Amino acid sequence: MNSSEATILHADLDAFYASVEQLLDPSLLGKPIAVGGGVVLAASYEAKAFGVHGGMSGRRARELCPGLIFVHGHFREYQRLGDAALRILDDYTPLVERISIDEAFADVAGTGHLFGSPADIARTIRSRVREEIGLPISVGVARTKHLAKIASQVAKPDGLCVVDPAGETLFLRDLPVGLMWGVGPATETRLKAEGITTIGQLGRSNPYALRQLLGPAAGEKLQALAQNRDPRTIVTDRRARSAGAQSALGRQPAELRIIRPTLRHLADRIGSRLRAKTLAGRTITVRVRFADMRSVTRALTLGPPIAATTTIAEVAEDLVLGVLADNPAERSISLLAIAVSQLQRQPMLQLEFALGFTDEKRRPGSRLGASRWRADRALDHVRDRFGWDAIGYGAVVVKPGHTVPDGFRELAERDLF
DNA sequence: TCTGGGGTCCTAGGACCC
DNA sequence: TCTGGGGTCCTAGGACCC
Repeated sequence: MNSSEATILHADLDAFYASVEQLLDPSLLGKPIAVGGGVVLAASYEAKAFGVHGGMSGRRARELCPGLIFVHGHFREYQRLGDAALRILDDYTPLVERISIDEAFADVAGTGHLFGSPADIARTIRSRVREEIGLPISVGVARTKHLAKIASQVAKPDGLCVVDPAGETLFLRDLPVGLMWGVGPATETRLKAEGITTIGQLGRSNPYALRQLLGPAAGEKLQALAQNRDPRTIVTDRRARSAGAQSALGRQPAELRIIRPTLRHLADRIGSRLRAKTLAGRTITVRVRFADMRSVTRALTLGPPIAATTTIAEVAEDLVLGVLADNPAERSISLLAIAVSQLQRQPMLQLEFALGFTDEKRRPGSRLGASRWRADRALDHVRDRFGWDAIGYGAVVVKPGHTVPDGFRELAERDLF
């Protein structure tokens, strides 16, 4: 459980990608900018004031904000500067939990005699990130992760918000439920239908009705947070439970000539990441999104874990063909996705052995595992030396301009270990 | 608000076992 | 052959987060 002192910090870099661009090119300071082109990946505060936000199409963003300046992303710089900024937290405590490229929690309990109060530490961190890195960062300080996270949101932009333990109930009472971790558009709408719009109201609402409305787990969890009961502590080593890749296709006919190379490319992305970490997974899940945006998923769990590109691609293809067979009216698709889960550590020797698995139903007596593994390894080595694009499983048929830069994909990948 | 990419967790129903 | 009840695993879909 948490102590009675406010020692949790939540540090959150402000409008991160956009701020980095303004740092790299000071002539952009104070101007509405958007990172990206066809799709807005991030917007500066000046652009957000016009309603521009991430995920929005470039055309829509330009409509909302005629003077909007589009800039290409400097993805290497995002990773480097995000790491550098959040590494400053390590100077004050070993208890740091990195949430994403631009966000982290830290618990500074027991370090007061060295660095001052948690609020002092937060102020120091903010000025150091500003001076040493050149970026604005907001920090929330509170007794729990939930309070600290909300506090940093309240502090934005470029501010500090300290929640005194004695004032927690008052602090939460009138804030909108949408500020809470776990309340998205769907939950917010459902709560609003019951007349619940503030965190205080959520805390006081009937627990049974709430469980009925949101399901037992979400109901209990959200009410606990609203009543300021947050048992979570800092987790310093998070490991991924799945690895996936997806590709938006615009609008393509649901034909093998489109599907096969796309799946091959996705399987290759996932497989190379898994192999680099000596991981393999037992469950393969595919998602097919049709042109009307309706999507269908299908999964298969195998006996042994797999990591070979070709094996992942073949299983995925079988699953996708199954989806299409069950939806004969759908003639075109707009997205394909593969995810591999039930990950297990798979040392190389064992991996080669395990990949000799035979899938009785599909390919009786198949013994391609070892040779596939060797082929993948050769590919991985070439890429280590010459880069990812040096060699691979053929170009994918994607409408140019509709796709996202590879740098952004890599950025979105969570460290598998 | 017309849609990018990578993740996490929860739910409900079915299969299967004891 | 009917029946109860619990546990575990799997699948499909949904909501949410950055």
